Amino acid sequence: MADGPTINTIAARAGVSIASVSRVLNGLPTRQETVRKVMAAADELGYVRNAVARSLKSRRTHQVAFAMADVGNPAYLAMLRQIQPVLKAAGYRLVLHSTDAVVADEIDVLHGLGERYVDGLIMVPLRVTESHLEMLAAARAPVVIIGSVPEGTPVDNVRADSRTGVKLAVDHLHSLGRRRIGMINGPLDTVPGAARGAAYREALGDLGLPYDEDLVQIGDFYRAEGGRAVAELLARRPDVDALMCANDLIALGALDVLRAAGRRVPDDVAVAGMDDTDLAAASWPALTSVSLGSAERGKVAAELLLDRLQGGEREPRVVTVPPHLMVRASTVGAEEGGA
Amino acid sequence: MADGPTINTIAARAGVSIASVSRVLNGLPTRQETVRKVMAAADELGYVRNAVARSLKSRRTHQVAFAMADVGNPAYLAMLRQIQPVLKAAGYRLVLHSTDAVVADEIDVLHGLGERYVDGLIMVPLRVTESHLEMLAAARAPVVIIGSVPEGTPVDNVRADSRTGVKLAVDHLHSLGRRRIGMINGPLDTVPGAARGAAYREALGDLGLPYDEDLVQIGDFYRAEGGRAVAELLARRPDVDALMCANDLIALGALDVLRAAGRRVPDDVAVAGMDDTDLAAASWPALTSVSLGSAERGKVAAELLLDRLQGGEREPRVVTVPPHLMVRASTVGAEEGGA
DNA sequence: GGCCACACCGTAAACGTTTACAGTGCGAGG
DNA sequence: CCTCGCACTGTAAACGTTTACGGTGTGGCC
Repeated sequence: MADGPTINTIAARAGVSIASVSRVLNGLPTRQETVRKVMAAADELGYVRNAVARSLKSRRTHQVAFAMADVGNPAYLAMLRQIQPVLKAAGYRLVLHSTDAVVADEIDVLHGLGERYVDGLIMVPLRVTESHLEMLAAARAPVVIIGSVPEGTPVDNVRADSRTGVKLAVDHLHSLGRRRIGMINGPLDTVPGAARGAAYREALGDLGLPYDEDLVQIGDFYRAEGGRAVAELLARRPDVDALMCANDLIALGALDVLRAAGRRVPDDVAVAGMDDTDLAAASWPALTSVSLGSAERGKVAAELLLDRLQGGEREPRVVTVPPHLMVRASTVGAEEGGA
Repeated sequence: MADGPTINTIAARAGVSIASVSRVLNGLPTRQETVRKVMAAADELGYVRNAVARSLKSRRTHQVAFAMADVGNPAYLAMLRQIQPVLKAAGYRLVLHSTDAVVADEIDVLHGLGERYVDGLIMVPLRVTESHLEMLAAARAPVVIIGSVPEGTPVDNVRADSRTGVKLAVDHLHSLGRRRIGMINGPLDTVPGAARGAAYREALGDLGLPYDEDLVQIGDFYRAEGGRAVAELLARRPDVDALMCANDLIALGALDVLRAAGRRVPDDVAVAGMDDTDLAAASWPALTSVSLGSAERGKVAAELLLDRLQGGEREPRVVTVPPHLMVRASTVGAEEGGA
């Protein structure tokens, strides 16, 4: 692992100046003979351009960061899978930040933009605090936020419409004749938790159903915790006939607990999840789930960022990706829901 | 987004030299008064160290790359989830490369090491070609390969023991009384495909069962393709009573097709997968699966790389992570296999 | 009072590029 | 034969740091 060749090494071997070497390597007009000598020297030495020095001079790293709470979460994974190829095609590398849902870590990432190790950032914040907004206003590189950010924040913004999404699912459950529709939500001080909780209440209102606090249980966005929340709700309201779960993991937890409690799904209790992850199709019964277009949002975010990186200044944009409902067996049963 | 402050800006404002600024920022011994002035200036200006310039001088980027075929694959995802926190704790950023199982892309990544944009690389190659070995021998940064690499290749190597893994599963199926154990494999020119195919044959031999080509079907490592392969095998050998699938996705495809064909799992056909991904626990019936310790391998790989980054030269190491069998309903039924 | 040691600081070089600018040599045109 | 323009090339500065080295001022000691 001896020190690799630099343009100096090449210049010496080819008997030309480093400027000429650089010109050849960058395809600038040069005499044929010189091109030949430089190329030969570079080949023999196995030269590779030093990306760091390049970045220092050009002020471009050709790297983009993607920050979210947890790569393990299928919704984020779906975004990542779309972001990656878009960036790659444009010649950008992807730096991954898992913040473990720690707000301080998210702030760190924003602060880190000042270090200029990336040209831009795509972030999915779990909560948007004052600190976030301050850092965003002062950000030293283009940022795209997936999630909602107040009007006037100087960043591109890709939103899901979870309000409509929840409504789609609740309407669906209602149309199946369910009237005691419970909700299992994540923490209310998270962006999705708050939005989905409010949307549930609103959807009930639109249908003329009463909002009953006993039918709502807060847990966390994970399977085991979701299951626990369902168990509590079942104990309190054994007559519940449908469950609107704030994400698929919670819904899987619900299926676990309902099965253990001997309740049939969907006959006794219909279950709907959100995010339409791979798990929804893999579970049994397959899970009816609201797709909030995670993949689509990732793609749009990457494109917005690239546009800004390549195009320069422009007004911040807000794009809202519409939700749609994937109906499967957990609400309509095996025949109609398919395998 | 005006040009941010540099140590020059700070030096000017604090009335000291850039050397002093640098010393203060790096905590080198300095007079209290100077420290105060520099800190004050840095704070007022909102200074953040430029990582690129730093890297150029220090020849350290504090970045590590992780390259695999597809982030969407749960086995790679499991590795990623372990690698990420280990690197983060050590102050390294993670650069993600999805090679889409294209060999040329893998070579590109290895070649890219010469650009020195990362301090090291963890790679999961799908195939190990001559080109791979050449590039590995010439690699300009430490590399850890997850998968098997020939003796003498100058890189750390973390292996799964799929031979023992397949044997665990086949023995399990045999112990349940199954005797016509089919295998659904991925392409034989991939490392896992070849290893798992050979292990299957060997495991049968150990049990005194004949190797029957009709019971083997090659497809690809994905759900739909796996399903198609199972359909073909079923058509040829309707009497098959167990399926050893080369990964969980194939096994899910098998469950789809068996259900559609009206075969009960595990009563008529027992199904075992490999990799023990999240999907295995989510499916119905829950999938018996061989864990090859993906998470563990990721963790070990990250630790080996860090050790080399921090410790310097040493002999290449080979670590083999033992497999274990997760028994679930797809082989033993709901009662014993649990939910 | 002179000298030395020491603590602190500033100057400048270096990391590996890109690029503005100036220099060279050549052929063509007067 | 001189001059000019042109094509090409080389010198050097710059990107923002870190750090070796030498310089300065202070205090202590003889």
